[in-house]
Amino acid sequence: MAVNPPDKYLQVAIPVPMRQLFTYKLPEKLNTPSVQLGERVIVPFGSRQVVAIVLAIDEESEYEAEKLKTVLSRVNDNYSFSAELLSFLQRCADYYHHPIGDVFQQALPVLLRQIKQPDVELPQIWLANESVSDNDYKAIEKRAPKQAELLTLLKQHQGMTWSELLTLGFNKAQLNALEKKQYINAKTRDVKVFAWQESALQQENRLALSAEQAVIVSTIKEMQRQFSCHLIDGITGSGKTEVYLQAMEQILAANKQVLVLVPEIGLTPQTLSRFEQRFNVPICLHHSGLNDKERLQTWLEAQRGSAAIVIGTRSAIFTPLHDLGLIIVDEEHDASFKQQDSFRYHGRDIAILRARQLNIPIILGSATPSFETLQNALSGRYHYHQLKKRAGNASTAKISLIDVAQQQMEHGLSGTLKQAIKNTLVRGEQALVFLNRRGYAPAINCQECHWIDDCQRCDKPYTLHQGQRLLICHHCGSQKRIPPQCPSCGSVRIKPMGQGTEQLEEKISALFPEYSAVRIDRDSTRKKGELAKLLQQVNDKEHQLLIGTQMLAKGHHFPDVTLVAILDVDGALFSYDFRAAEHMAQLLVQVSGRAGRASKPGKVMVQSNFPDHPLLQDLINNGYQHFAKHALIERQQALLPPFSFQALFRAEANYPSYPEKFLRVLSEVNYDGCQFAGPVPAAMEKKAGKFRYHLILQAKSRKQLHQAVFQLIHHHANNEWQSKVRWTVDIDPMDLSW
DNA sequence: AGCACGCCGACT
DNA sequence: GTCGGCGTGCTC
Repeated sequence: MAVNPPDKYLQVAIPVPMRQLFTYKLPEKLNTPSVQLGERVIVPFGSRQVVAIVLAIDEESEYEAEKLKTVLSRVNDNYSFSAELLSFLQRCADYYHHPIGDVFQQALPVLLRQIKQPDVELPQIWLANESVSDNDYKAIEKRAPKQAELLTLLKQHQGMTWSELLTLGFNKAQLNALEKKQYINAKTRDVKVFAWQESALQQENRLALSAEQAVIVSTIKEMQRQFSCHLIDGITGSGKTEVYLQAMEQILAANKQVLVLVPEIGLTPQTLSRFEQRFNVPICLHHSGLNDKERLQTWLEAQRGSAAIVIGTRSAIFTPLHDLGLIIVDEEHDASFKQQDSFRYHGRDIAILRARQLNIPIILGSATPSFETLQNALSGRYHYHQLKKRAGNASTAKISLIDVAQQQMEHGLSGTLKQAIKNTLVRGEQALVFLNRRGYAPAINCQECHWIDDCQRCDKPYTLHQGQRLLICHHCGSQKRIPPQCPSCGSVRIKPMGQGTEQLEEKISALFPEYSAVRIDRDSTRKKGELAKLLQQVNDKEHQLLIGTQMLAKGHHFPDVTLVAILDVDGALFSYDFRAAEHMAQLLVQVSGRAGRASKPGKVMVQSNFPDHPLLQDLINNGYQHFAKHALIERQQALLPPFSFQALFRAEANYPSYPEKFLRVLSEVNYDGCQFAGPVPAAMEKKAGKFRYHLILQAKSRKQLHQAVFQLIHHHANNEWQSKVRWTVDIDPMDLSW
């Protein structure tokens, strides 16, 4: 009689915020073919069923066998995590001390997290018909230029998906029209590993490299089969993208894939467009503008190896590329690479981790490198490449300061600035005005008793949104109507206080009635495609005045904008956030790169009450590099990052005393080489009805920080207050204000 | 994070 | 008399 082989035991990661694995019995009949690490299984968990990821397969378990539940089923698709991705995600979880199940959950496309498995179809691509002639083309060129453009694009490529075409600004109508005329047709993309061909490079669009650029490309080429981290520090227009493209060319020609991370969805169209012009290879996108199906498609094409290039935002770092040969992180200084909730990873930092693990090169590019990256480059940990020349003799916009203390102000604009805007408009050029405060006014108050309408959940003033006739709390999102009279004294004289972009737009329109103004901020671009539409209108010169928040500083170039005004920069000079000045400098420099062109150089004017402030003076007179090096010396003297490393413990509860007491217990233990700061009330002590405290742990070495955090989580967080608070750890915190 | 269990206030 | 508010505790 045959003896049944014993059951196996699986240790799995489950999507709950718990720092542990769970063990399940695997019945023998489920083990053919044998279960592999990285596979997904469905298990009972509490009263529900969840998708879990197999991280260990054991012959026996420490846990009592009777108490263990049994695996219900296996997910029989081919989309398990590879060994490479498993160890990468494990290292991410370790580095951030974040619950492993949640890390895996975030790395998995939504559709693969569900118990019900999706129907997967092969991606559909559009191709130009072989038979399309020049005459056909001429027939539509005049009457339908956009269709002609689309046709040209498709003729140059071996098939493009609808989401690519949409990202490049085409619409369904244009596609349908071409299909109807039988100029193009759709087919499914083959499931085959991408292979380089001569025709994949569009040689005619390739630019000659400057000496500076050529050195970088060849250095990366020499190191293409080993880990190396390259910072390309180059001003706008200095040709970073061309360096990326030529470095990519070498990797693609070796039949390896390239992963490109961009800070936000808004930058994908221009990146995609540059890449499409150069390479006739399958390119897949991964960002929040895509639906779940499209994102799964990118994931699968990357895994199969049919995608040659993946372009995406932060979370694209988790795509399971089949044979990744190079990672590029564009605008590496951008704050949006750091996830600001639950799993607080930094896309750039873990990209470096992944490159190191795969033994491949990684390129970080920026005109204004983050201090962390710059320090690593200066100290020789990274290869430091500078691009100092701007292509085509273009000059950078000049920054000047306006001392507002000396001037009569009107709606936040000084006389000097008003005159400058007027001169710009009269010349037929465009002006851009930055104000980093959306809404109509940041508060409303009673003219008689000075009562201010505060959000009860956050103890902060409501922002007035005049267009919607609403008060909105920018911290918790709560909304309410504008009160007709003061609840404190009964007066009806309730007025807006201060100015936001909505009001600025109104006032500027009134000041320059003969010109058209447009506002670009989160409120005016909420609708899908609205941002692209407004940007197009600006480039078509339908508007002469642009008003907006930081959103405008990212990526988009405005060749006819020759004046950029920054209304209020002073907040950054006296902030308790030690990174405020760094971010202000990055904003100023990025903005100055947005404006003008070779023939019409731009000008940047900054209003300040403290024009003599050494930080401003240094930045304006000596440039970002000089400013950054000096600021780094100050950071070193104060022992702040990047010369020390931080972990931020956050705790919140419905009662004010609990978070403080919980963190107090944590702070009462000594760790080698570590210091605590706090617990202190968070900059916003009360938010959405919860009371919040912070505790910062700082160490000179990463190792010591890591060990202390581990001890704290596993031994001290387990104190009497734990169940009364919600707490989280943030490694390398970027925003200390929440 | 879910989800169940459990103990007190305003309603069919 | 119940529905449901969210505090507390548990999940292999």
